[in-house]
Amino acid sequence: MKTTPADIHILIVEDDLASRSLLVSYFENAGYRVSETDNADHLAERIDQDAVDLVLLDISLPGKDGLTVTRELRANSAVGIILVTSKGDEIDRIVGLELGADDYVTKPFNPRELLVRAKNLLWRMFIADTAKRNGESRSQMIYSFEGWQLDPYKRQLTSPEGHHERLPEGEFKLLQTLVNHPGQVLSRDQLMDAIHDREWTPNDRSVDVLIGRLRRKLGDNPSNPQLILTAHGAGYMFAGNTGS
Amino acid sequence: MKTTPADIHILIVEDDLASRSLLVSYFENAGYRVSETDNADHLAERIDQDAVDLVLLDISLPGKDGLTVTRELRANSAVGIILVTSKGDEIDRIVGLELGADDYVTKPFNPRELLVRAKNLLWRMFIADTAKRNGESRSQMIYSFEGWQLDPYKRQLTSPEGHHERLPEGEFKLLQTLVNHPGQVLSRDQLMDAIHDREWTPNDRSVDVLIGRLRRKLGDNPSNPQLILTAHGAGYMFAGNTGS
DNA sequence: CTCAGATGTAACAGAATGTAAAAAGGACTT
DNA sequence: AAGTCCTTTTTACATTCTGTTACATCTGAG
Repeated sequence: MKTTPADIHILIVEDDLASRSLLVSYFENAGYRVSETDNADHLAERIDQDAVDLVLLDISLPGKDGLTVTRELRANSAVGIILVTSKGDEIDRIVGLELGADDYVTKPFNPRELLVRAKNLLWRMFIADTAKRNGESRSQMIYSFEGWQLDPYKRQLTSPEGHHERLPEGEFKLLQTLVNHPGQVLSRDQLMDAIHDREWTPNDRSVDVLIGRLRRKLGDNPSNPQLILTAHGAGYMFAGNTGS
Repeated sequence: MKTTPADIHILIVEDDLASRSLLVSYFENAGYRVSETDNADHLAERIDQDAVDLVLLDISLPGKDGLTVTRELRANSAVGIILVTSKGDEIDRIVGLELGADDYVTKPFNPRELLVRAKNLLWRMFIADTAKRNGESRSQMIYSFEGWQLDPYKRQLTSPEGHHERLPEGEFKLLQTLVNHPGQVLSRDQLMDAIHDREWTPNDRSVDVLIGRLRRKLGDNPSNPQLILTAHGAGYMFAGNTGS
């Protein structure tokens, strides 16, 4: 399993040209390697051959039943499957999930939302993969730095003294993103992207506020921060020693 | 076991002509080979002779008790059985499943839903068949997490201390959906889909109320939940360790 | 050193969530 | 029918979270 977008191969199965092009360009802009097709013939083989990591599957393809396709894929492969369904297909959606799809979006969908779901799924696949590799259960996949521990599964922060605290959604995602890129300056743009499905405008201070809240919870003195450093004019950087 | 619709033989046992015709045409349109009957006489023999793969059985046939029929069928055959029950027969429904039926639908049902359930069951049968039927299928369908157990047939929740409790339909489906997707944030939209066919409007709090009831029954402190986490602005997520 | 722009943060307002309790269904019973 | 029991949905209000604003402080180019 890969972690950088360029290494991740996404296959878009959609018969409508307009929708397909939209999706392709959207995911290409996000940096992924994208393939496309307008039919589900020999899908399993193609996925296997081309080392596809994630499939976006329009469930109402002409000729073939999307649910059957889902089954066939899941039966032989651990590929990520996101179904694209129409407004009225509640049952298909539910059964689709039961049959092994990982997620779905409903047409008409917001491309941003789809991208977020795709990222989330890829992340879950990555976690599951590494956990499996190490023979661990999911909950043991824990970030640790400077005596602190961050449990991404329960979204809980544990201090060196052993005090547990549940982090709010935004703070958790921000800290997770920082910890995932130690020693790397992340722009507010990037951080905003990781936290939310939202644009960043030059006067937006919400990232700064979240950073402040995190620093306080981490006991990090802002005038001499040890964990979350400020890169003036650029963004923020996590400087803790991971794995300690 | 076959995989293409034309090879699959479905028998519809239903005394009401209108319902029966509807079902027959619906499944024929889906490409299956369909037979029909208005009584359950010599059902086992007929199924055996005609190589029936799946039976849709109206539980309230005149003369014969659908439950008895179910037991007889299951005793001698691995045929797929989907019960068609009336609205009020909750007890019959559960007993039917315990006697060996594979699934049920409630009248008045959506033909589409029945078709999807039938496909789903045929697929499960195919899987079970190829997997050589090792281990009983029933116990594998029990969800377990953190000492809790959830029995989908009885809709029963068992605490780590062994205390049983029947869950209402909505709470059960919600919990089942969450448990089926551990670590994944599910939007209220998705959860609403899973509970029943209904749109979610921004001011709809019914999902939240159900979540609250589940948390109380699971002993999950909402201000520091361990099992059902809140993803502010996004939805809810199950964070228990499944399979333990 | 100065100063414009960038960052830190308290405080507030608006939005989202938790939840008790009332209202509204639904199905069975009398 | 009316009543009862169970479940679901709505309502209302308390609580929590998030983003904005305002102002204090800091940084670094010049």
